[in-house]
Amino acid sequence: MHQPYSPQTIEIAAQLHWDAAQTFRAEDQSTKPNYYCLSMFPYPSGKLHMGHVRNYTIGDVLSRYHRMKGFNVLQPMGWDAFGLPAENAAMANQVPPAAWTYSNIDYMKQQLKRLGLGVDWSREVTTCKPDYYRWEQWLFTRLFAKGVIYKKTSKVNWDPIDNTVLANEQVIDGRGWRSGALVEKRDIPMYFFRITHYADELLQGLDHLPGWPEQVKTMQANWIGKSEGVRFAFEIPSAVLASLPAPAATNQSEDTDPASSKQLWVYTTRADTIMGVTFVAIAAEHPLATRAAQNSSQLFDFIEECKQGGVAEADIATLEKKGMDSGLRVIHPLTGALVPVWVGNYVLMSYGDGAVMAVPAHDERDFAFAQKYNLPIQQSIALEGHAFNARVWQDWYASKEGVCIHSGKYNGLNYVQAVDAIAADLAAKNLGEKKVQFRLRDWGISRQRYWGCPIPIIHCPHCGDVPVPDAQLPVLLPENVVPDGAGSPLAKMPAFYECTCPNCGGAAKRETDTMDTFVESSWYYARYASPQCATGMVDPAAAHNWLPVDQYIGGIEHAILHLLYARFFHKLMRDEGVFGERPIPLAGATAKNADEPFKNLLTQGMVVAPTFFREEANGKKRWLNPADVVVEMDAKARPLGATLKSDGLPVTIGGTEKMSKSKNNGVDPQAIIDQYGADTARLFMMFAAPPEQQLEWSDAGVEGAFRFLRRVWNLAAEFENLSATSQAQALSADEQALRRDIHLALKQANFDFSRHQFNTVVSATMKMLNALEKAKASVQRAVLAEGVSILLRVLSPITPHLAQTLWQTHGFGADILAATWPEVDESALVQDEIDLMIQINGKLRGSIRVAKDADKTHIEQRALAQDVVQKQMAGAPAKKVIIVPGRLVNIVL
RNA sequence: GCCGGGAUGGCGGAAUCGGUAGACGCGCUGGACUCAAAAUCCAGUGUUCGGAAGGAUGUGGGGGUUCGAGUCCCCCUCCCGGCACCA
Repeated sequence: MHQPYSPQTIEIAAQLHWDAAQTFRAEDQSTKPNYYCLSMFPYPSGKLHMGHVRNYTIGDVLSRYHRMKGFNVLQPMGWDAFGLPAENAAMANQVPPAAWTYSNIDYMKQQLKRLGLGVDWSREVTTCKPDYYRWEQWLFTRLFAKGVIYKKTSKVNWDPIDNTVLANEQVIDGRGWRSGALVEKRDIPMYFFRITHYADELLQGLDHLPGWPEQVKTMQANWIGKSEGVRFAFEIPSAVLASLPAPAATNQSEDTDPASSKQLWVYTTRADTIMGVTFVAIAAEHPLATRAAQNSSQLFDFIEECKQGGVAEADIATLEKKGMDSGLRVIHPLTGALVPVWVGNYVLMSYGDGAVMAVPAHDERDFAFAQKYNLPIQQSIALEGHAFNARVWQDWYASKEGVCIHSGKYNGLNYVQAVDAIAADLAAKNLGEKKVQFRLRDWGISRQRYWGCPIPIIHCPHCGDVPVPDAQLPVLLPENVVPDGAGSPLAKMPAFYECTCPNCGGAAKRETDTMDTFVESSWYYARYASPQCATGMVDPAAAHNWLPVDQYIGGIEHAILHLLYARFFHKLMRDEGVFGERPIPLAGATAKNADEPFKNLLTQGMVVAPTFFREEANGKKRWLNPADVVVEMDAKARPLGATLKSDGLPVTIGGTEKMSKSKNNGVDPQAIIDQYGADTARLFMMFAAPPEQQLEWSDAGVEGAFRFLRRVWNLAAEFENLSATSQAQALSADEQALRRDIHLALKQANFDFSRHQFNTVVSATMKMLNALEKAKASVQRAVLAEGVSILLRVLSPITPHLAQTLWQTHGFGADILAATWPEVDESALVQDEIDLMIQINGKLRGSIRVAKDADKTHIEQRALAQDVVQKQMAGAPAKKVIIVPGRLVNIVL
């Protein structure tokens, strides 16, 4: 009588075994090649969610697979521990964010361990601890000294009731989430990373990342948004200037201050359409708009209206396009005509000069705007075979294929010629030049929040902004604070902000803003190389040992921001000498791009689940958890309806959406582990969908995964000590067939591991089990033992506990992680005869069995002789016969 | 609005280079075992016409290229991710 499959028992035992042997400790010195496998670290929100389980299972599968392939694997784990949710929880429960965060970390760490992750916990990193963030502050002071960090004003969401800055997430339908107040835009001073200075390198570096998904590289390239165009000026007539009030002083430190200018600068990628300009549109925050508004209460009101609402670009871009004539007129640089200046709510101050030339005839947005406000539409590009109609927009209007028309001396020039000629003429007048422009903006990192890394700056009335000297680092964040939702607590704590100037020794005030939490997550991958390093962000030798990360795994939602910031930080650290003198080579890339943190990237899809709800009396939806609902099916398993378990009454079936608190469709991974064990949870995650696709939760699928593991267990339990079987004797046909099935499935599994398509790896192991079960009664033990040992090894990265236990009990070895990865025996795959499909005009009509090396003449004869073929041909000869070796014969009639 | 991605049976998904569509699993149907149920095992299962043999049809929709299209090209619809202060 054998033991039944009991995941809780064997999983705990296997975990204790690996713990005791310190199996997952990564060696800094090793004769094996290194493999650094990194999953995006979690925010300690309270407990693991399915997205974590999926992410970390993928990482663990890759780690264990590489370990068995002979690599010295580093798989670390840590905590992205600063952030907004801790402050919200603090306010709700009156617990300091630090205490809440640390207790969450304790709990989630236990959960991660219970999943059986092969993590080197000796390298755990927690970003809210001073030994981590002190190095972030250290880098800040260096970058500040170099001018890579600078200060300027920037727009934020302002809640006028709570008197506080809101995150975009906290603005709901234009209102503050707690106060319900209409949100406004407000300018506040902030520190910025000059990421735009690295724009070109960040763009070009993408070409040296063959291990990144194309879609991520495309998104980053578009985000950086390099464009080649012309920046030029409309002069403001002196009479107009004289009518305006003097420009207000600003503290803009970037570029030339447009306010002081007598010119209105714009940027365009379509200089060839310059003769079609019928107005200029400027942002509501443009200094010229501000000045004009002082003469016009109407304009003032319009600008005030534009200040309403938040700063999120998605909201601004979907607003109804509105504008107002500023009354100002500027001079067209080439025609000398007076052009009206409009203020438009769709013009972004943060891009280019905050002003655009408007060519309604050749820009769709300008066209709509011109129609709405009855502004002239002047064609300046013609495309052969197309007629222009100023009433209806057509896509060709924006084409670059045409030539200039109604454009004076530029008539007949194509796009390139016209841009060149126009840029030259503007340059000759000193009113413009060709310019490369980026969409990317500098990264503002100041946050008016408590639970973040303090910005290491001291404000001295005499010396200005002084970086905190090394000896005074870290600037410690006090941990026993409960925020109240109205501004930053640090700004109300004299004990924190009162200080002396490191320069002159006079009384000074410490900066009370903290850093964007993206800053911590931009360099943690490097810290894992030497997590306790007390002399810098990372020990240069450790950095060279482990960096770049061989495989990075995380959600697709991080495709742009986090991944771009981390790439940027890698270059900042390099330029600061953090990695030492030598560059870190990125294997397979050119020397120039020895500068990327992540060699390979896998972006995992989301975990989604069905939603259920009931409409309440007040019209609101009450979302019900899938675990509390039963879905009824008809005989063909089509859903008929759903009822709530507790009362048996019907509920409405909603869509399938990302697991979230708001839709109450989250499934707690802990419940799955408790009921079925970690192996089942891991197996289901890997089997239900390929890693990059969305994964749909299914209780029945989990059940199926468990059943499969129990079948593996039961099969193995029918035999004892399979490893002790003697050499195989001459093989029967059944045994050859079994070996072929096993090695065919192994070949598929090996290929699918290499391309990270784990769902079909699982499918291959299922085929192995099916083949073994079918053959077990009729084959020699040696052949069976070979099959079982292959099955266990292929399964072991995915369901490590089960594989380890059976590996041990059958005497294959003490630890399956030390086993060699199985190799395909090509000789087992060979077949003497193959089936060829017969097609007529591309339609399947039958098949023939031929020798594997049959020649084409023979195959053609055999195919044409088939009854089906003869019937279809009806005596007429075939027009053509196409033979695809090993696959099919297509007869064209 | 802009950028990126996706759509294949009742469901999750497979099809590696343009060459047998639906592997593998779930569900469902029938059977075996059982006093019965659960569990397990066996068989079947895209749709449709047909007693069967066999035929037609079928990868979101419309067009195209090709001997041959889930796969390539053009147009469209719907769904999802991101949009700089959620992480």
